[in-house]
Amino acid sequence: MTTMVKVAKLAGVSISTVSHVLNGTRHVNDDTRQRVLKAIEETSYRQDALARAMRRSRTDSIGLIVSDGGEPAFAEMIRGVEQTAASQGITLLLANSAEDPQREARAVQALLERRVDGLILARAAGSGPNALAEFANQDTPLVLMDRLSEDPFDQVGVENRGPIMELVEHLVAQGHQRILLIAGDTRVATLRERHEAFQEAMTTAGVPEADRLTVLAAEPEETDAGIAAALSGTKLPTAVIACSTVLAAAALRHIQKRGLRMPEDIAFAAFDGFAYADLFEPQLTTVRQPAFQVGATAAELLTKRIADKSVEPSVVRLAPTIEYRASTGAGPGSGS
Amino acid sequence: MTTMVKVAKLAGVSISTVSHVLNGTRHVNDDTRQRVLKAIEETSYRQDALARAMRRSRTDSIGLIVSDGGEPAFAEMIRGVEQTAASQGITLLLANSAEDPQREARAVQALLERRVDGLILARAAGSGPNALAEFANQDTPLVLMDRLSEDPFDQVGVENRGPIMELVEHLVAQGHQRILLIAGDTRVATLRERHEAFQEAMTTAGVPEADRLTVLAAEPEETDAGIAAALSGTKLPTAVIACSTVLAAAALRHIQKRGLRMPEDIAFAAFDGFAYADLFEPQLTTVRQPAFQVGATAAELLTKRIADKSVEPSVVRLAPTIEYRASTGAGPGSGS
DNA sequence: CTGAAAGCGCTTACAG
DNA sequence: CTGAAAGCGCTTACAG
Repeated sequence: MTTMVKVAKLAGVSISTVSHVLNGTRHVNDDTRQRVLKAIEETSYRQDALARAMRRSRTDSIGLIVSDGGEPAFAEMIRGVEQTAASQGITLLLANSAEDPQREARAVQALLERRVDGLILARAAGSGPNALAEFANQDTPLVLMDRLSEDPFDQVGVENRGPIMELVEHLVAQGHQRILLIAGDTRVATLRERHEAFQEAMTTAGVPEADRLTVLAAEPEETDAGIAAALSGTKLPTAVIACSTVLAAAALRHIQKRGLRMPEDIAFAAFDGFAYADLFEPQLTTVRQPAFQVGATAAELLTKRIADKSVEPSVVRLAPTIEYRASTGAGPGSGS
Repeated sequence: MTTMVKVAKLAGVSISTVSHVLNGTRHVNDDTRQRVLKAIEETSYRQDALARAMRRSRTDSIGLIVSDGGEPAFAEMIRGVEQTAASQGITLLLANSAEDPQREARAVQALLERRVDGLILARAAGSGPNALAEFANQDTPLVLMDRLSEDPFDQVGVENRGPIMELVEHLVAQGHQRILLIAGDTRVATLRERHEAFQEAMTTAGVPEADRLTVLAAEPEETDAGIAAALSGTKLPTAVIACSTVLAAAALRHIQKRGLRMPEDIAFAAFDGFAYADLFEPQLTTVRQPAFQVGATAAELLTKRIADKSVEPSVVRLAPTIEYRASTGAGPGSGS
């Protein structure tokens, strides 16, 4: 590999000058600069980011740990982070915890060893508070993404309560009382918030406790069994709200299996639905998250904090939009 | 930050010994080792991967550049690469070219500057051969993913010809002659291969030229217009094959808009369909790619080559599976 | 069994 | 306007 020494020799200057030409950090005579540039060209020299990072103690890279890279919403967030980072000359190191706190912890270590300038974390479902404790006593900035907490870090996610409340009102206004909320693993902050909002909204709407149906379970199998049970009794719910794409898919499979028609037999809405939700028959009412924007904002918060560690942490909640469609009785195309 | 010097002082040994304890690179007396371990614990020392990488000239990191992180298939490939890399203690640097050759070129440079041990590349649509020329004269290994070429590199993708031919035979056997292939941008190797296979299969099946309909176009808008035109004439195709998720979505929208029923009015099949294709009504015949496996294999080929650069490049084609469903007349659940 | 020292490829005061 | 030299935090022959 070509190093600065070779370039410097060829150009007849010191490596200091090469470095300064490269980084524009001090004035260099025009003819000297030309010689250096020519030497760089001829040797096809490429700067060594490692050595540079070590000297500057700054890597111009950030780490991102997602809990499930397979979910479309996370895939979009990853894109948002990557694009924003790339536009600032920052490289992205990506890790996937697959909802496993141990893998999450290992990923955090690996990224810190790599001296990322900062870290964006969408926490795994079972990740305890100690995972974050590490960052309190340390100067690598941390931004929490999607799954927020009470801890004093920069955070960005979506508004979960509002859309659920609006959805419940919408359903109740149409005469629904017996509504099933599928929330799955409420250790996940987003799902917990959606569940809480559901209970509150149902109370506000005056729906009796007995009609507030929920499926809460940490394991996918349990959740699936819960949905099956909820959809097979004699007193079926008249409406279903699924709190994530995976949960919506599970619910729809059971609805299909039981031969229930939407919305005639059962109304259906999902938080963060499907990539091409408009192609479903009937079209599904969906709470659409600005996932790309969540990722982009996370990257922005992080680079801001890297630039200035003294500012107060800020918590950003982006607003999803509800797209009302036929599955809850609204005609297709009557979106909010 | 704690460095080895601090640990060595506290343990009363040299930094050599600390290094050897950390890496297990030579025997260290048990009590000495204990002292070192204790000092590491007390100082909460963390190895600096940068300094280590610089000394060893090996970063234990690989780069991945995808052409469209938003497509579900790529999201899966990313997961496959990440998981395989992580299991070997290798960190993933991710970049997204967004089908832009310039961004791709910048990403390649950024990753090489970071001295990744190797690179996995799913090329952007318009990426010329010069993008690869760089790697021929250089010792950073390159693996081509998904979008393959004739160049002498390790490559992994899926078998594109077989499934398309099978699909055409299937349709022709059902009496279809006038079949529309939506292939979009055939600068993309996968789409080009699918288009070629279509033409061949139609020839083999004895379908007259006039009934072989295609939509080929570099720009999404053109493609969309092409689909609209193909579906609005007086002589409509009786079957449609879409060559990617995005193209399938565009086609389905036009089919819906025209009020065509599947499969009665028009049969429909897609290469690499939708995440939850089983939830569509009617259920869609889909060529399902082993995308995660493609990513995992790419990472494996790369680490093998990093370990031994002398072996001959290998080209791996993984086999997709065709899931026949109602949209081509097969009853749901009668998958291949 | 362990230590002293060179060196990976840069940046950046310091000096002229 | 430019150069000589220290040092970022490690690994690894070399020596004992």
